Parts: sequence; structure tokens; C-alpha cells
Amino acid sequence: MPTSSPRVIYWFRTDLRLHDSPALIHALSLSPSILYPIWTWDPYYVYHSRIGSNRWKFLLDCQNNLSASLTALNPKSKLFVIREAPQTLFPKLFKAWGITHLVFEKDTDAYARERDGRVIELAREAGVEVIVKPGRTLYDSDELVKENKGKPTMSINQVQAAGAKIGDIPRPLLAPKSLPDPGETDLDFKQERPNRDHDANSNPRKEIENTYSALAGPNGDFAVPTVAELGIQEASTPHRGGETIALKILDEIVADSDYTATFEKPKTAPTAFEPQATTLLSPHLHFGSLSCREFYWRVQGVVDKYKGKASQPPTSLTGQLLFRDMYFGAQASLNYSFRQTYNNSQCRFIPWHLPSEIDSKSGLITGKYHIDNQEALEWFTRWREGRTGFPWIDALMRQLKQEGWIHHLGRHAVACFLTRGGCYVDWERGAEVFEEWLIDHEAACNIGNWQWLSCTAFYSQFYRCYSPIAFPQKWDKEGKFVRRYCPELATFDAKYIYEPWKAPIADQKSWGCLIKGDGEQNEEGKFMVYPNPMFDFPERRDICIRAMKNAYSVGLYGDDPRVVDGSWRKLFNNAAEDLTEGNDGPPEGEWS
DNA sequence: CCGGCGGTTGACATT
DNA sequence: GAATGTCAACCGCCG
Repeated sequence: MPTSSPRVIYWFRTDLRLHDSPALIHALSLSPSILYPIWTWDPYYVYHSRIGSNRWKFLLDCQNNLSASLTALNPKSKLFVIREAPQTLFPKLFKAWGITHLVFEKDTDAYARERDGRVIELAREAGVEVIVKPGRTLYDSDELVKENKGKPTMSINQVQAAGAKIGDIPRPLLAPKSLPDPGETDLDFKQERPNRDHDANSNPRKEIENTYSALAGPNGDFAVPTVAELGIQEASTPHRGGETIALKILDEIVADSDYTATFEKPKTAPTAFEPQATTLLSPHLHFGSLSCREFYWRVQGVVDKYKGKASQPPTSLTGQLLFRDMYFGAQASLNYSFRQTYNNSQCRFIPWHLPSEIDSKSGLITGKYHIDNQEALEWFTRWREGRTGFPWIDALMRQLKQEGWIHHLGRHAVACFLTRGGCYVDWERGAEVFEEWLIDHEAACNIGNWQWLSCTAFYSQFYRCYSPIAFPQKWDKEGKFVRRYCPELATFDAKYIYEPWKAPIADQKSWGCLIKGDGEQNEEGKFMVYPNPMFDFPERRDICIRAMKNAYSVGLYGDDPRVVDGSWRKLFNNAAEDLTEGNDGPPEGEWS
């Protein structure tokens, strides 16, 4: 094999950037004669991950921006988007393009490990050398787990201790200044099209989907697909993707040394919009249009020079990145069980409503759920659609759906409300909604935060419960945020903005909006209509706290044999009004 | 094995 | 208006 002039494929996945990409820099250090920067459309991504139209758009923004940056370095180059599953594409591609090396950034989620393991195997069979470099997190997640005595990182303390053993967080690398030519791009092999019998994205896909029309796309030019090609609805988010934008946002943040050095997450306002109180860099970290180490060291540089008193992890800006590493470490260690309660050694078992259906063969969640309680289903539906009758919750859910982003504390509020602090619905239901709608959806962080907020892992102070009335008042007494996202309440007196059902009917009429019904009705005559609250919150809070206390005293975790075989039901009192009854739930169909 | 303390982001009353 | 204490009482961590 002519390794003297390597012909390299650089496989972009969750690292859509040129700055600080250890894997890309390594690929270039091979002095390739030929370099193909490619993306492959993985059917697992296209049909099995929940991706709303806003996140699709953000991804395409990132791909377009990256492709333009590659072309700026070499007019012959670009991001070559190939429409086939990597597991079937690569053997054909290695042969067709005479490839000697395949380089990509390490990914440690359960599916990615499986996929990449297969690709590495295929490369070995083809005599292609594979180089994998970590770069997605501050620390290599596997190394972090290893230094945490081989256990999942479940507290920020553990991350800091394990991180200290690993050593300094790598300094960012410069973007390449030149790029080798790509070789010939003929593809004289047959495209293998994926089976489309399942489509997790039928929701955002309201048009004809044509992702796999041809290997190099409809025009045969390997172009980044359009929204129309993917069949996705137009995005409603104002947030835009791409490395150029990410670096500009970062520049603006670090230019404000007070903001950067004294940032304390719990003090930032979840009610702030235009501009938001936090950085909005999370979607860029997800798609890799910003390197987390670039972010870390740029912020640390400001902190080191700062004359005043700087904030410290975990509440500081760099602390936020440590939490991200914590969740990646837990995910890397627990693999498929991380994303579910069932079989998860770290996740408490709580007999929530609407529990996940479990595939009895694999022990994995199927994406469907049991409807054990009609009232809980109605509450979940109203929560999802932003018509709970609690303006703070509804405003957040509407912002989430429209813009694909809500403030971290807003996520706390709606997650607590759906699970342990209101509806007593399974955190996995909430995580699925966030998975679809968030532009910054990062499986590790989303799952970890849902476990945190539902007090099933990472956190356990279930008696600290967010009030949909008191909590937002800490930042926004006037209710400006609610008025923006629930415009039917725009003219309500601040006194009633978080509990409009308390406003006298005469006032409701003079403010043009009646408080009634369940949110199905939007207007009545000349009046707008906003729903009544779907339950009495203080009552629900008490019921939930009591039920949590009981479930904690039973003390089961997801991998307990009694959870696995369904006999957990005997440990809960079915007759009590404490939401501990379980007529339905895991494991699927095996408890009777 | 114990007790005390702190835990990214509670609510409410009091100072 | 900010800071502190109390509520009831969870866990992980440290000595």
C-alpha cells in the first residue's frame, strides 16, 4: 500500500468545525496527497433519532458553513455529503477512492460505539488504517471513567477529582491554513438505500422526503441537502448554526470580561429574552461548530486576567462544561442503559405514570409507552402543547417549540412540573419531547438533566420543588416573558400574570381574555381564551412529594431484579392515593 | 459505622 | 431589596 502518499477520508460527525479539531489536525499531519472531507447520512440519525425541524435546520447551517470554509481553504474541496449508511458505504468507498486512512473524532454514546466498531472492522478488512482522536469533551470520556475507578461519573466532585488525575485540559489547536485536494469522486457502485419502515421524524417531516435519492444527491454534486430534500418543514427558530457564528458569539462573550469572569448560572434569568441571559453556545457544542476546549480556554484566559472576584466551578462558565463532561462520562460508562430507567444501575426506580414500553428481548425502551392513567396522559399532552393553564410553564413550552431553546432554569421548571413536582409522569416522556424540539439536544446532557430534575439520579432533594408561580417572580415580577410567549395574557395585571384564573371575570373581560376550559378553545366571541389550571398545584406538589418519599424508602434502582421482573409492584401500595399503584409498566407484559 | 456538612439554580418568613 | 434562617430531610463525601 502506498502509505508514502496517503489518500485520506476525514469523516465529519459531531465536529462540524475547523478550529481545534484534534482529529482533523491529525489527518493533515499524515501529509495526505488526497483528502476527502465527508459526511454520511446515517439512517439511524435520519429515521431513528427524534429531530425537530429547528435542529435539522441548525445542522444544515453547520454543514453549509463548514463546506464553505473547506472550499475557502481549497477551491476544489468541500464537505462531500454521501447518502448512505456508513456501515455499507465505507467498504465500497475505500475501494472506489483508493483510500489508505480513515480519520474521525471519537464518539462514546452507545450507538456510535457500535457503529464505529463496525466501521473499524470493515476498514481493517480493507487494509485501511483508522485513526480516532478524542475531541468532543474536555477530557476523554473513557479516560475520565477509568480515573473514576471505572465507575460512571455521577457528581461534579468525581469529575474534578478524576480530571485532576488526567492532567491539564488540552489547549485548542489552530485551524488548518491549507487543505489537500480531494481525488476523483466517481462512485461506480450501487447505492444501498435504507429500510424506511420506521420514521421517528414523521412529525417534522410534512413533505416528501428524498434523503437517499442518489449517493451524491439530486444534482450529483455531494451538496449539503436542502430542507426540501429532507422533506422537513421550515424552521421557526431564530437561532442559526455554523462555526463562523459560533466563534463570533464566543468573541462577543469574552470581550465582556465582567460577564465572562463573574458568570453564575443560578443567578442568570430564565425569563430574559432578546437577549437571553446565557451564551446560546450549547447547540454549537452539540454539533461541534464550537470546540468545548476552545470555549474553556478562551474563558479561562479572561478569568486569569480578571482583577475582581471571579466565579468558580460549578456555577461559573467553565463549570458548565464540567457538567457536560460528567454526563458524557456517565453515558460512556453505562452505554444503552444510561438513557432509560430499566436496567440502569444508577437510576432510581419510581413508579411514574406513562412508563416506557420495554422490549423483552433486548431490555431496551422501544420509544412507545404504556397509558396507565388517562388523567396523566391528558396532563402530559397539555404540558407538551403549552396549555397547562400555568402561564410560566406554557410560555416556556411554547418558546421551546418555536425557538428550540429555553433557559436552563426554565428546563428545570418544566421538567420538575412534568415529573416529581406536578404530573408524576415518567422523565423518559419529557426527555423525548426535549430530544425532538431542542436545537442543542445532546443525548448525554438531556438524559442526565432529566434524571437530575426527576430526582432519579445525580440529585435527590425531591422536597425542593419549583413553584410555577413563585419561581419566575424571582426574576420577572411583571411577567414580560409570559406576555411574550402567551400573548393572550399580554394585558393582564402583573398581580395575576402567573395565576390568571384568580383574576375577577370583569377584569378578564376588560383585558380581552377569558380563563376557562382546557386550552382546546382559543377564542369565544370577541374574547381570547386561556385555559384554567389543569390541577391545584399545591395539592399536586404534596401528593408528589409524599409519593417520592415512599418510592425512595422502597429504594429500588433500575437494575434491581424486582424492577426487571416486574415484582416491584408488590412493594408499592396499590390502594393508597400516593401514586404508587402500578397496573402497567415495565417489563412489558410479564407481570401478570 | 457515625455524624456533620455541602449540594449549580426551592418556598417562605424574618431580619 | 438582600441576606439569613427554617422547613423536612434526600444523597455523597469527608473525617
